[in-house]
Amino acid sequence: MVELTRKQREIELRTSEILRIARPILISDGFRGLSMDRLAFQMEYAKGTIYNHFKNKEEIVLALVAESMEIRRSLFEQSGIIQGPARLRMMALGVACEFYTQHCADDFAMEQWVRQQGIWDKSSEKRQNLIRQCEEQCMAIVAGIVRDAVLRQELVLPESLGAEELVFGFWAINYGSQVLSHTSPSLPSLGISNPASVIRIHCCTLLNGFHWNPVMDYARSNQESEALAEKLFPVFWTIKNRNRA
Amino acid sequence: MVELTRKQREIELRTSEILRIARPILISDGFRGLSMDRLAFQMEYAKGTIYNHFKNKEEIVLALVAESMEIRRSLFEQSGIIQGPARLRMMALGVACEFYTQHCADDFAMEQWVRQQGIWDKSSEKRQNLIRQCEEQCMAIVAGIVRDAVLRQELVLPESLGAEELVFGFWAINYGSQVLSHTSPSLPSLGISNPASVIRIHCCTLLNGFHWNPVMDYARSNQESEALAEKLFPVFWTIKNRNRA
DNA sequence: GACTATTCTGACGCCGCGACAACAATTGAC
DNA sequence: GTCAATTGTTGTCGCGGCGTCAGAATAGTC
Repeated sequence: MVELTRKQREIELRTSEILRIARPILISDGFRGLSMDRLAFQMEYAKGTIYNHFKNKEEIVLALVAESMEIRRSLFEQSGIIQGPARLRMMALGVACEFYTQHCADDFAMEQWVRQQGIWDKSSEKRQNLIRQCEEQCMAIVAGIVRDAVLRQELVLPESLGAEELVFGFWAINYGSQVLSHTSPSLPSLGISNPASVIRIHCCTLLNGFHWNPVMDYARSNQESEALAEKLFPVFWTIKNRNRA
Repeated sequence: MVELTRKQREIELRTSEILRIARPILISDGFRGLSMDRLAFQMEYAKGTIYNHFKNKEEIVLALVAESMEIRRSLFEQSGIIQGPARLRMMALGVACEFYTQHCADDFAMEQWVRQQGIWDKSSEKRQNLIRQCEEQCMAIVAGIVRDAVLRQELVLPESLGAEELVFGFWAINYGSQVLSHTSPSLPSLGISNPASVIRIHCCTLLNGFHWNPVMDYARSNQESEALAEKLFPVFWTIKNRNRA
């Protein structure tokens, strides 16, 4: 079963070809804009063939989301292994999030689809698990950093707050701000010019609030983030390009 | 034009009747589950009549969202006028958010619809503005508290962080955590048992991180939140029931 | 080259949105 | 009270999209 026939390889290739065609449609025209007829037409295959690869439209979306989350996971992984205090690694994750939302904006948009009622539910358990797993792995990377910080005695977790629960806060603030800045009708008119830098400040404040050493002022924090960005971005680009041939 | 004919009143009444019927369908079966035929059937009116009230399905959703956001706005308003230090008022808003997500869970779910691509865009500018306005009013209430804290010298804003930008952080963490805890596949399995209390801790940490006086430890913060809840919940229930006859 | 298994095809059934022409009710003028 | 004119209501129709399936085509096997 290791050896695949030419035909089987062809089919496997086509699966990713479908996704390659579907992604930009979904990004620009939304779920309703992605019609199976249109997709089949652009693929120059019959609709039935598409249905041999994905049992419905929702499955295609979930497959695309899985691809995007895979990129995020890689970015996180790379951020998690840099040298230095745990707090710096935590900030590196922040930089990774910034990179992801800015330079993989489409992927970030894709990730949102999965939270839509009626897309998740109509997909197969197999694909759901793939995504759940990826999310858990991301979580594990961040929680690992927190636990390491505790071990290194750079951080004391408050009574009644597990490592994962601390992560949850960061996840929430990053996720929340990114969704809001992408979908809120009128952020600029509210006086928020540059959401990314605002979030940097909030994350720094939160870390300071937990007395996570080394405690930093905003100038220092920003400086370190810039240094991390310079160091990590080349790696990030490689990852991004690896996943987008 | 102030005086409405009986017929006109009847029609106006029917508009809210449509929304009353549509909400539970949308909540339980999603946007795709809400069909105009079904809605018309349950209303015991012809489909065309529904279209006299709303020019398309998306408009119905936006109208429902506006209703829900109105409740949120009222809750915020009530939280913003309590006596005491600004920080307490800020915490009262947190309590309001908790109440909203817990006891107006459907409304919270409704609010998410508006961020969906293809729903916002297909609605009339008039309804869009209604929602934008409500969002801005909520924002204004919170920003007002921040500004008051600065005036009272209970808080010093960091260089390069406007009041609205501080608000944005809180908005993000609250919004983010609530969305995540409602839609993330497997939060409990990740070790987050009670998202609400976790968020209380993070908000408290954030406020402490900004040195917003009176600085509080988690025990005190929790105690104050409980006291606020006890004080505000009766008012909140009134608001909720007022909007749901 | 014949025969089987697998893959591909596109027409079809069904459903839902939104339009619209025909029809009913209400209003206002006299 | 009668009769337009206006306003409101109806439900059928066209269009387009999803997912299916019987049959055509192709690949694989001996």
